[in-house]
Amino acid sequence: MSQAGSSRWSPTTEQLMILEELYRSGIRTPSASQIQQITTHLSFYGRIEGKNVFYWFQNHKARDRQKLRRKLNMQLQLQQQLQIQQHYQFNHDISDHFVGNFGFPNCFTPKEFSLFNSSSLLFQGGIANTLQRDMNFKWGVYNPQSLVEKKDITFCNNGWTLMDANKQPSSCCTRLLKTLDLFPLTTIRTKEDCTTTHQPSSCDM
Amino acid sequence: MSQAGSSRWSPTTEQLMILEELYRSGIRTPSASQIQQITTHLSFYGRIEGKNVFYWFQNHKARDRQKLRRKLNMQLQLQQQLQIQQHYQFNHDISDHFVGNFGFPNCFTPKEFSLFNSSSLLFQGGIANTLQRDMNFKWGVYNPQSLVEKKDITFCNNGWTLMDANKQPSSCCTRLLKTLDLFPLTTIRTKEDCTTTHQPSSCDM
DNA sequence: GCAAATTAATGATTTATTCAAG
DNA sequence: CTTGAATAAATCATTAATTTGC
Repeated sequence: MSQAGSSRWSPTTEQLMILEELYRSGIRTPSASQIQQITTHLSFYGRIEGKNVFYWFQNHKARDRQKLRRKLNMQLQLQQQLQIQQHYQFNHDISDHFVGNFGFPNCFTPKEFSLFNSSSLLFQGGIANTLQRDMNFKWGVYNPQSLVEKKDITFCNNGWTLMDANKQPSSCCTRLLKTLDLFPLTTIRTKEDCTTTHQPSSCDM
Repeated sequence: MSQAGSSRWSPTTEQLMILEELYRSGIRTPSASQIQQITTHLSFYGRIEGKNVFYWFQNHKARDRQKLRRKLNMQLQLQQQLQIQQHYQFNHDISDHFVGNFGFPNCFTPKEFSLFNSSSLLFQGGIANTLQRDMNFKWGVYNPQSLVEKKDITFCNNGWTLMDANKQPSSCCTRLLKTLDLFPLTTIRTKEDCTTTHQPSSCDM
């Protein structure tokens, strides 16, 4: 089932290569017209829709950030653990040479020292997370193109549409759906705050 | 400036009333066709676009949840403080009648007890927040209608479009933009992880 | 009363999280 | 496990309420 009745798009190798190339070249949040162009171009290599392109960039950007974040976290942790080990080693060396704590009443023994630092490690981890979170707000790579054109995208009559000159897009498909009576004449008040809950579903993983 | 050159939509009283009525009647995440109908209907009462309707429901739902959340938190805190006060009163009463701590070495005096519990309150607050956050993941109210129809919305050629029968929407506006060379013939590798930062640019509109 | 200054609401975007196909 | 798809949360940005000093 390469293309047939698959429920979700899966990019061909060519498409993926091009998308990645575009990503590397700096595109992060393509504008509607960019998406249009990319889609048109990529449709040469297989079935593809604009929303696929849209989602691809969104996910790729997010997962890139995520990856970098994890890498930084990992480095930080390793760095801190190394520091602790060095401190520990230092104290251990000292206690090897000098039995006791030099007579100072508040001086830690190596074991206590280690414990003390592992909790401070947690604390520092918290700070690191916060910092990193703030960094996120600056990581976003904005495409000036998209900034300018964002306002031109609008979700009108038939869905999201590019509004170029004609502010009112031609309604090329105005069939009325019978699915729901959106504007009933009578006002049916249900339970004020609707609580239709999400089916839990076997949440494995 | 009721309608003139304002950069963002502000709903008329009529529009707001209708939107709230629809919300009360259970609509939370309207499908593309629902949005289309609502927009058409509301455009009778003033300028409005589909995306306004889309965002309105999104925001309204989110802020409803938020409100409920805060209410629950408030109740929980009050409940806990009441509990603590009761405990405190209990200990106070006891210490009124029985001076000392019954000879038990680890028994708190009323003041200590109060301090102890105020820190445990903080701790419990933390737990409450976590629980509440997890609860959020189940609070989502899903509109079965939208679930079915979501797949029909797609961001294609001219932006988001409803895909009904014609899988390839008629390209009614395929002008090529000169703004960016999306597919350069030469492969310019920048810095692997591109950090094209946001052009400040006088982003007025 | 009535603007300038603050603050609260809320429209619009972006980012994070989750679900689920393959 | 990876990743396309979708939703929820967080955030930004502008407008409306409200306050304040005159």
